[in-house]
Amino acid sequence: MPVATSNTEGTRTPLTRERVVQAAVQHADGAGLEGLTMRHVAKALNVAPMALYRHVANREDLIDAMIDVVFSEIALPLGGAGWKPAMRERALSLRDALGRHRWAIGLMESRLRPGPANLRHHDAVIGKLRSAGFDIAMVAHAYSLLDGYIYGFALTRMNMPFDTDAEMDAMAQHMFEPFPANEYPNLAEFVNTHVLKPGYDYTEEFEYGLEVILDGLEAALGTD
Amino acid sequence: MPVATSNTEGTRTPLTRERVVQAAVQHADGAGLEGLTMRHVAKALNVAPMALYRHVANREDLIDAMIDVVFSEIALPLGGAGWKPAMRERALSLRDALGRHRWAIGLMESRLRPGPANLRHHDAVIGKLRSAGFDIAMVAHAYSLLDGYIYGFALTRMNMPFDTDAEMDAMAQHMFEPFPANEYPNLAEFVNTHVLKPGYDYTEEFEYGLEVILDGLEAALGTD
DNA sequence: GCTATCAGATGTACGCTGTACGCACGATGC
DNA sequence: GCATCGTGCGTACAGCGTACATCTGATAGC
Repeated sequence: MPVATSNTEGTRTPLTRERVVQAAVQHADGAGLEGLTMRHVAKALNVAPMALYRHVANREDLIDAMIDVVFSEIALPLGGAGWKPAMRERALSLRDALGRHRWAIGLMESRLRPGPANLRHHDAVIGKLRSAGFDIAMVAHAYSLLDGYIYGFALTRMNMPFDTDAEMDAMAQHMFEPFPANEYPNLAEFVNTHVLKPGYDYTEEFEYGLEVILDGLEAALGTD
Repeated sequence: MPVATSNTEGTRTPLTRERVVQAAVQHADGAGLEGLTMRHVAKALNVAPMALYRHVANREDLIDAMIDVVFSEIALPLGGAGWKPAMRERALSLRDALGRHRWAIGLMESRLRPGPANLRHHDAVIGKLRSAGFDIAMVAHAYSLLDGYIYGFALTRMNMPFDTDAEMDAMAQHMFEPFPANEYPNLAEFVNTHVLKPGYDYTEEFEYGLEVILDGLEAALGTD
């Protein structure tokens, strides 16, 4: 029995590329990239799977569009402040965006068809560094170092879903369980006295490393 | 027509977990994680797909084992040298291993069941830093910063399969094509005068950033 | 040498995936 | 009232991971 294109309330909301992409992002935020299937996205939109293909070439094209959504959420370094606070703000903003959209880590820089938000973002960052006195080679150094660290931190942090101390403790026990006690003394000491300390939050490490990098770049810029 | 368990030469080589894992690593090196299917690994071993399940619990278990192979290839910082050259050597060794096994980037730190090579590696790195005078908090800072950078650099470099200048040029043209000229002037300048310069090799950026980080850690260690 | 046993390889089958292809239907232009 | 067209849909297919039952060839006991 074919029914009219309608949502559960009966009002008509035509499918668009934007609605498809937005639903896909939302779904991936919850279920991860693995759980992102065309059929599930279609179900979330109350629509047949094949209906998506009117607005999206294929799954890869959908992911391209999703990545550009993530880029559009990153604060652009446009203000009049110096390069250092601007880069710090961008780094934190990017880290937060990757935290909201963990599925995007690993895809941000690998798109063969970058979207407009992607290009605009890189253009703005490069522009900020250039106008602050970075020559082109130094821009490459800085960008490579900063983005490497930001993405890498997000990556190593991505699969640490321990929100509570108890969860983390159970996890650590589980990891060491198959091995003889004291086979890895340094690792054991580290985990027991640091990682498992109540209130430990790996996220805080990010800003420490970020300052080391920004200071290092500042020093290099001076002696350039 | 069922045939005896034999390879093409007719000699008998029994399937083992090691042979399965090794074949899987080899296959993933060429075809990537997406191309790593149980059926393909089985075919590479001249064996029925279900035969693999005698030696591997499932695909996830197989990947766990593959990751531990990668860890086993990383040079351990064991020598008597100082922490700085030791960390430098480890970083380069890890970078090289990730270059050989690109599929592993993004999985190295996310295994819920780390293998022995994985734990041994982390134990050795932490031990080296501790014996060089890093206190536990500083070990966390250093490890987070170094690994974040190493994995992040590998990640951003992963999907840059331009081996020749011409390839890279074509790629850049392709990326900008859909957009009006001069819409992204800073990005365009950067790409045209730096990235597309003959002989440009992104890989070289790695060591610059690594030195910035090592110097930064050294400074922090002194004022600790 | 014969037979019982059993580990290990296999064949079949199921539910899932992405998506090619052709059709159906409502809105629009005349 | 009719033709056209854009948009959503149904069917179908190949390929995936893997549960489960079965077959087979090597070994152990006598």
